[in-house]
Amino acid sequence: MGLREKKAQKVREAIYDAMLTLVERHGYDAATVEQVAEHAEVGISTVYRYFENKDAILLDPIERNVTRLADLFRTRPDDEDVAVSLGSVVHSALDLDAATRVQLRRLRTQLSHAPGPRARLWDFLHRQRLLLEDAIAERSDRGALWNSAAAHLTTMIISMASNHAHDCPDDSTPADYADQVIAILHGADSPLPRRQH
Amino acid sequence: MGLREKKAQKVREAIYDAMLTLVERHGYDAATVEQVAEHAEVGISTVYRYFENKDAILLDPIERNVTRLADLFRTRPDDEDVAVSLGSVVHSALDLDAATRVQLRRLRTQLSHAPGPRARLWDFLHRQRLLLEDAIAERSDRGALWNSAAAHLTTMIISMASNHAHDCPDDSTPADYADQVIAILHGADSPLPRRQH
DNA sequence: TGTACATCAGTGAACGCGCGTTCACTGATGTAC
DNA sequence: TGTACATCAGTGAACGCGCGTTCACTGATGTAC
Repeated sequence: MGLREKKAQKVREAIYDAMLTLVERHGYDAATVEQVAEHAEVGISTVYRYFENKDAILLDPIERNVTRLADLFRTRPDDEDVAVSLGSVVHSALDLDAATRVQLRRLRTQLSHAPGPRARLWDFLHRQRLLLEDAIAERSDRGALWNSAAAHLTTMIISMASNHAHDCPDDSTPADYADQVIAILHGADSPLPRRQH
Repeated sequence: MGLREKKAQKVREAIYDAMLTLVERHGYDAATVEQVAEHAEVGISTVYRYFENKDAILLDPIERNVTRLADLFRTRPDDEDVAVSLGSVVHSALDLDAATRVQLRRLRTQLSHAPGPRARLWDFLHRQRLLLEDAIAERSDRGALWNSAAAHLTTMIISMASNHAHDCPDDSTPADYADQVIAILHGADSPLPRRQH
């Protein structure tokens, strides 16, 4: 990595850090791009060289992971049952080191009060799911609806587990919650909507 | 309904109609609130008397339905199996008359290009699901995770069905798609992620 | 039905504000020889 | 290693623009009697 690239990465991080700090201190709306630039010790125009707009700054560390689920899925052996692969994807996706989990927590807390970035988050989750669906399609011949349902269920479980862990921060890990959800879904008394015959 | 209330409703609709028209004509960003007001033949300050902000205008007809799923669920008999009730909710939710479906289609098309209103849509879906979860909780003693999973699955199926119908507008109705999805979920070869034992 | 008054929707003009753009320039990094 | 040049990141000042707010006022609707 050349010097230029290293510097660029530092600037990018400085802008993101400044944004998160100011947002935590005064809220998203109150944090103007001008202040962020000042705090990051760069010019305003530099901010817009790195980020499409204000909203994109906060989402930066997340956006890097659009392909994460699809990548994790492609890690699994080709001959493994798709449903089993997805179970494994769920676990790997939730298996984050403590530092990352703290970072994510800080971010989530702020996102709940910032409509713009939250919108980007929804869009991100959508794109992430579509990419997973593509990856599933590579190994499945069960039709688009099946693949789509599989991707939906996977992201549903992941989001339930991380939300639940976020709301009830006890000792259980997100992966534990995911197992509980999976158990419930497969249980005899399943919450799956049913058609009456 | 008094005269005042009737007039208010008309103004509200006029603003929404103006917005949708202008957005379809020139795109969301190009449609300024000033133009919308002009087109609806009201003052700008009147627009802001009716709507919190620009984004809220487009979402108006949708926002009215936050409690729809919860209401549909509460319609079902108390002693009916929850999963069966939810299957019925799915169907009722997708059972719209032709005119409404066309309106919704127009709206969805525009929403895909308007980040602000799309954000509100995601938030709306989130709130709608939480309300459904509450309604489920009233009739279920199976724990928060079960109720949450039930609500998630219900909205998941509804959203899959309406998206699919939106993307592939053939003769099948959204309700048909929903049945297919439900069949897939209950099938022997289920796409539910699994843990290996 | 009429009158007097209260309430409230609509108005428009002026304004603050922050986002995002533009551009010509400087200076640092990269590269060719 | 040094030199000459190309490339590109960073700058800051100025600006356009549209969103959303404010406020005092008008006129229509509602209500009490």
